[in-house]
Amino acid sequence: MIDDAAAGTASPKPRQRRREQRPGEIIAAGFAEFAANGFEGTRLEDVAARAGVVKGTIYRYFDSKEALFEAVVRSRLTSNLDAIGMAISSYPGSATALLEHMIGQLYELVLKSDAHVLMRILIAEGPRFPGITEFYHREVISKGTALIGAVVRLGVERGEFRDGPLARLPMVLFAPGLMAAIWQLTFARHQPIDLDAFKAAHVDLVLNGLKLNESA
Amino acid sequence: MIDDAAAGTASPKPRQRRREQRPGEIIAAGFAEFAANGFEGTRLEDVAARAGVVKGTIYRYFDSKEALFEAVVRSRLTSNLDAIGMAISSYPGSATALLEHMIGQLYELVLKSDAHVLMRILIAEGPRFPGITEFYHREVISKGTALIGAVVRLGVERGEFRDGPLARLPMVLFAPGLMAAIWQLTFARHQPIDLDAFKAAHVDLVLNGLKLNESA
DNA sequence: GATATTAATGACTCATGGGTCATTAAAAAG
DNA sequence: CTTTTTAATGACCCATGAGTCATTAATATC
Repeated sequence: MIDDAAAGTASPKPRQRRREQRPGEIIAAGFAEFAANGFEGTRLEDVAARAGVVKGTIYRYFDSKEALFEAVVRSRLTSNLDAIGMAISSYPGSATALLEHMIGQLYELVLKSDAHVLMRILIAEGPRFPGITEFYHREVISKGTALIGAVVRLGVERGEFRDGPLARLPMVLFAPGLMAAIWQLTFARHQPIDLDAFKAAHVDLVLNGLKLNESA
Repeated sequence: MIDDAAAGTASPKPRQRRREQRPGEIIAAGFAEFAANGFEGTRLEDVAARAGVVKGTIYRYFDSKEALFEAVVRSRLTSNLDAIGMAISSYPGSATALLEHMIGQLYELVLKSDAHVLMRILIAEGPRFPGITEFYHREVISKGTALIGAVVRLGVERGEFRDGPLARLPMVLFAPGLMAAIWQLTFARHQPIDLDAFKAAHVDLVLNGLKLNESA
């Protein structure tokens, strides 16, 4: 009793540790299965097997297949765009360099992490789970679009970028990144892409497409 | 009996007409259901109801759910890219005008027709039906990429376009079109896009991104 | 008009997989 | 060491939906 608190924090008992880790393990297993087979195509028994437990155990932590699925998706939707927005406002370099940096970040997030697998879930299960699409749009898409839009406006003000239709639809500037993600999900097996070369072409297109022609 | 042939061609008997039309009706119903619910999420009974028949009837024309699914996808994969390739080789205008025309065509195919719905099927069911992905890549993607690549090279030769990484990865030039398709499948409910404005931004980006700077 | 053919039906089987629950065993409390 | 608690199990239930088939009725044939 004397060292209750110390024991609780310093070295959690195996039972407690299990209790805390299980949900995460099940969610990780669910992510893999749902991403590969879709919601309907995924058997809870496979999720359990992958997590090293038995089907019934899942129901100690999640009410239903739907609840698990939503937990899986939410676990990956933690948006860190607000923090990025802060970093941008204090960026020292040119708008051109900033935009290139943002595109680089996009490829880091597409390359590493299985974030692009989430795209498949979003596209495939959107009709059945409209709430997920709405959440992703609100937290990631609209914030991301606003961010790029701000950078483009900055570049226009500084005389680096042309004004034009792209300033109104700045998400178009990230389209090649989306294409790379979709490609990885579909045709990579038949025709692998070099992500660095793809990024280079992306940057080349966007920076030259926005660049203000000095001759004008 | 005398006008057997005439009756056969001019006005087919209701029974024959049914026999000929049923598969198409079932495929159309299947396309709608599969596109909305995915392969696993689709109930054959719903497909039958939509087609105005009963589940058992489907099995007169298709061996299994898989067979119906593949028939559905194949029916939309009729590639007409070879014909387009022919038309391009005799195009009279500039490479710039040709590329703009091709992008316009892309939006016509994305806008009208439910071709973009096929994208959802392809992305969602690709892992379960790798043959479909492979077929689509071979018949549409690689031919389409070759086509754009040819136009870009033409533009470079004529001094209209810059040479650069985009000449090696010409599919990047169609990325905004892909984004428009995905957007329609996901976020259009929450934030509809004006496809004409989107196309304008697309053309603006691509033509300026490729344009050779006269000052150089 | 009688007979043969076959498209279509709908009631059926059966495997699958989501969800439940009494039981077990391992840890915590005393 | 004994008792209580609870994470985990696995056998079970049951709704669902793919696939079957004997029967029906509309058409074609004679």
